[in-house]
Amino acid sequence: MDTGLPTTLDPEPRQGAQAIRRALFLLRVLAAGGESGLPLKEVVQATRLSRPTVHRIIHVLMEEGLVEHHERSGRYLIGTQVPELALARPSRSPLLAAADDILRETSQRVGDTLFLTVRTGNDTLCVDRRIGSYPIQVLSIAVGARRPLGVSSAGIAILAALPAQESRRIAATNEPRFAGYRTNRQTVLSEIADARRRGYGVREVGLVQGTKSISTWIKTAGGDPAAALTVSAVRTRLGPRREQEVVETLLKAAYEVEQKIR
Amino acid sequence: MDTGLPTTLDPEPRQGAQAIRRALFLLRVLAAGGESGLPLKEVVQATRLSRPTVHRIIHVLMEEGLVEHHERSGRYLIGTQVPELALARPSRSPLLAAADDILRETSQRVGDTLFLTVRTGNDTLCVDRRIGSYPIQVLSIAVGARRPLGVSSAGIAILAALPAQESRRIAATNEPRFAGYRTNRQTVLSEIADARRRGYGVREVGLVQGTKSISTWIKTAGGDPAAALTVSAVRTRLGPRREQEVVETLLKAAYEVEQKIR
DNA sequence: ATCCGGTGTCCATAATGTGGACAATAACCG
DNA sequence: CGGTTATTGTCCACATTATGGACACCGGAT
Repeated sequence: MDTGLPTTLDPEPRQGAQAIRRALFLLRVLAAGGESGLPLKEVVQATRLSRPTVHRIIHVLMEEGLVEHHERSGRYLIGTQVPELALARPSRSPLLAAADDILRETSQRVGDTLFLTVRTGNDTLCVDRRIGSYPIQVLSIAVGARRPLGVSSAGIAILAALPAQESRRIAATNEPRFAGYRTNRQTVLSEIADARRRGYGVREVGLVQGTKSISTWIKTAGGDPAAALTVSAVRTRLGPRREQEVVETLLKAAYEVEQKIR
Repeated sequence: MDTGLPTTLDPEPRQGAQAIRRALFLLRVLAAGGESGLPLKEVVQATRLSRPTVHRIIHVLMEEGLVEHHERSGRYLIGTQVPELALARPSRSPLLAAADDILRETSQRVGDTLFLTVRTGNDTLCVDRRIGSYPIQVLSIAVGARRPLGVSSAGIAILAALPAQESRRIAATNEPRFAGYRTNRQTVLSEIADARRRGYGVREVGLVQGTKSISTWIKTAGGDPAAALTVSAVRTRLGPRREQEVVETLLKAAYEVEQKIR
């Protein structure tokens, strides 16, 4: 049992900015709300901050234009300032560039929808999507979709590729947000363990009813997970037999991307 | 004399978030640094905060991934998290959509480079650019370019379209940043006055040597300036005679955009 | 060796941000 | 309708947090 002391390298200290960190965390939670946003209550829950604090911070962010308040629904959402700030970084990420061709090929070969998902803080973020040729496609997850690490197969894959200690930490941090996705810390941890054993992540019961997803991870030269590559399809299309085929294709594609980004 | 009570509508107070506001201001200053970023020193100057404060905030923003530190140059710049947050707002702004066709037509008619610039906080932000047919084009200003309101003709136009009180306030706020653009508050104020009289903004000595710019403003239904429409060209191409022609075209285009966004 | 401009760090102190408690508002219902 | 509940908004005494003056470091110029 340790007493809560300096762990390894850079245990991310640097204090004197509680408020700023909270505000940014709030922004990320709101980002998860996407275009439709979230009611205050949900932000409070996901955040574990007191309601007055959340309220105050959100309103400051509103005055600053980073958050907007939808009158009719009373929901809060990411404001226009954010994309404006983003214009300062016009260049495309190396990952997206590297993955472009490979995604195209792989999606053709597989026939089902392919997703490229990165980790951002304690969330997963879908950054690219390719639609396959098969007539039934899982389209419910859009580019920009963001969810807590652990609730999607991509999240499981990324957590599995992280050091055990960190994945546990993240699972604990995200715990309050799991409820909204009908899962919990126990399940997540065992899914991660399964994924480590198998070499890829699976979610039999996808976020969308009747779908199934398979994810492999892509690591950087340094060994950190850079992204996950996911195939989603209606469950019946991913029986044990085809699961093996798809996994092989995914692993190969992931490997190719890894080579390209080094 | 009142005792400090509800004034009019929203006098924008809401306190209890100094640190957050400072952090956001910092982000905007960094955004102005674009892809190459800024050294700490310049951020401190533009910001008028103490160096330790800037340092601390920037480093927290780094830990949070909103800011990056370029090793070689030591400069700080907007990090990858920002575009990631922006994905939560995939929809294109109504302004951009409305202006699209009009920009295309106008740019063909005029032949010189056309810019669409919005106000964001105390800055101008170039959100669209169309290159004309004339062989010499002013291309130095890219989409995403951001500068303090007041240093470009677009900024002058937008300030001219604001209530006098607010434009004065902004000119005062931005004063510390003017030095870097070889202008000052006096000049800016008189340029605004000229623009109000004439009905459009001009900068004889553009940010780029030997260029000249003319800007008209676009107002929302509420009367607030929504954007500026700018033509930039080598100075010799915008003599008094042609200035009149271009202004007429711009005013017409601005009017059409105004109609579309209501 | 010394200076110098810039960057990074420390810590006593005051001002800032916090959250419990209360108020307003809206929606639902017997 | 008055009553009940669920959610959002506001207030303010207080302690925690963020502040900035002072000091340390680092690399390059002289």
